[in-house]
Amino acid sequence: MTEPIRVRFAPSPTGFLHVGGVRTAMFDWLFARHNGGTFILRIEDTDITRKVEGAVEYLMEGLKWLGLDWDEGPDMGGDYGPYYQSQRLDLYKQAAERLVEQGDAYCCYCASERLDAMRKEQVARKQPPGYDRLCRNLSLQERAAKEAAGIKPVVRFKVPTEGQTSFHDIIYGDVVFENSNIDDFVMLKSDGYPTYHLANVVDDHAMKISHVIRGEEWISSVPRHLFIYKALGYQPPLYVHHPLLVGPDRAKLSKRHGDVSLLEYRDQGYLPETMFNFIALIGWSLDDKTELMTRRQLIDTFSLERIGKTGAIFNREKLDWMNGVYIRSLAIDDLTQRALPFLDKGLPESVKRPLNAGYVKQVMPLIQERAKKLTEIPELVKFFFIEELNYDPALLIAKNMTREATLKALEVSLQRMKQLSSFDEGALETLLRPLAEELGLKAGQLFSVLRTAVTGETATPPLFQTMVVLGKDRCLKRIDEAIAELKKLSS
RNA sequence: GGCGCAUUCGUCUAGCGGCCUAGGACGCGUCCCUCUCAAGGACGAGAUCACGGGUUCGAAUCCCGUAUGCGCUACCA
Repeated sequence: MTEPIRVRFAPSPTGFLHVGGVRTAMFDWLFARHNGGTFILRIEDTDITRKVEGAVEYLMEGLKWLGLDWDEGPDMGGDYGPYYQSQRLDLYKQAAERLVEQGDAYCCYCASERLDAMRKEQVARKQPPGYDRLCRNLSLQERAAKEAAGIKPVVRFKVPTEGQTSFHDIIYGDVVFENSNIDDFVMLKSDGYPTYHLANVVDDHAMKISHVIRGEEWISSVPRHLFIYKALGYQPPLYVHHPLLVGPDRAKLSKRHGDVSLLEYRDQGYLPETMFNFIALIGWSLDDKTELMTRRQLIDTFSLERIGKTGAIFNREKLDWMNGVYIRSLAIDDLTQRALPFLDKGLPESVKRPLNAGYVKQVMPLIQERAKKLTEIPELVKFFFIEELNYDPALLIAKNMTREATLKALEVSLQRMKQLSSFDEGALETLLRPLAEELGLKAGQLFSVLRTAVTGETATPPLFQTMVVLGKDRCLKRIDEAIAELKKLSS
């Protein structure tokens, strides 16, 4: 390998970073990092009608969240800048002019209304739609007349009408196209902005991009790019097209499928480690069984050749499982820090802020293996924080128990627990287990009654651990309240 | 319509001519553990490898055709 490896992620700033784009960026990044190459961020803002304010910042925020750092880009510069295409207009203009002078391109004055009508007719006649090359051989006089009329032209490439164009794709292999199926495409728009075809060729060459990694949707455009490379006398890069991420209907993933924005996943409580691992594994695999991989392992083992060829559906259930795995692997301090913002947002307003991080840290071990997403944590730990429990007292009565038996269980438990000198797990266990027997109950029945009394929930972390974190006073108070509520309940 | 690409359990995938009566994971079911919920463990159901022809002693793996799906077919990327 003589040429240094340089790859680029080139999104257009149209609003948000979706997981499909992220996957492309990850393949770029992993490939660059694996080979000690350079990862470049380039903003393809050549469509002024689709530009969205703040989109670039949003994009960068998403990449940073995943840990995809770039070596050259709009915010940090580099030797091949600027990295906004809108700031490179002269380059495209010069290239277009040169191609026109060479006779490889020409100005086209056709009105878009005419082109639309033409296409409609072609489709109606079941002809392949494409530009009819009306302006390809305009005489000097005709051109002058159009210019005089003030028509702003576009520049079209003069595509050869016969022959074939082929290229080798690292993932898809050899692909061949008939030139006769390709029309004279627009390179430079009438507003002076380039189309993707021109801009990507000019920039990839100027930025010395070695491998173009992008979605399969671009395969059909490669011949156009090759024509430009050839006409300009440039060496084309290596092509790596990867299959698309698709929705449940198997169509290319897009906004209408919902839940496609990377940062939404962050807000829904997924960890960046999860997203990184999971997205890398859609369409790429190391072998027949490795699934859980750290960023380091991914970098070390990544190769373009192991990217598959078929579009993949984003499997939410598996994502949830994987996120659970990562949550469980977190150190308690780490989990605490990550959970805090979600608790702040998700706990009832009645809970005093700021939250006590020390206390949060005490409850985290109890729910760590029960949360699949950070957003689920507030609901899981709510009873540790609120003052007034609010539940249906009928829930206190455990399976195969009467109201009276429940009442008695609560009252006796309260008395005995009051006498406990040390309120720890062991003490509770040695008190409560024999007590169940004494009351003629199964341990599960007693625990179930107490669980509801103390938490207001029927599914919680282990009872004794929960009680310890809650503290003796609060437990006794809640049992007392439960007794009162149960008494009010008519049997 | 034209051109291009793809096609292995519901989903993500392994497989690059014999190791495949097709392996793993998620999800699902049963059981174990167990104070509930999880987590964990065990077991199981689930794919005639889209279909039809070849090639070969032998094909999920190679070739051809068909079907289906997706992509492109803009002065969008």
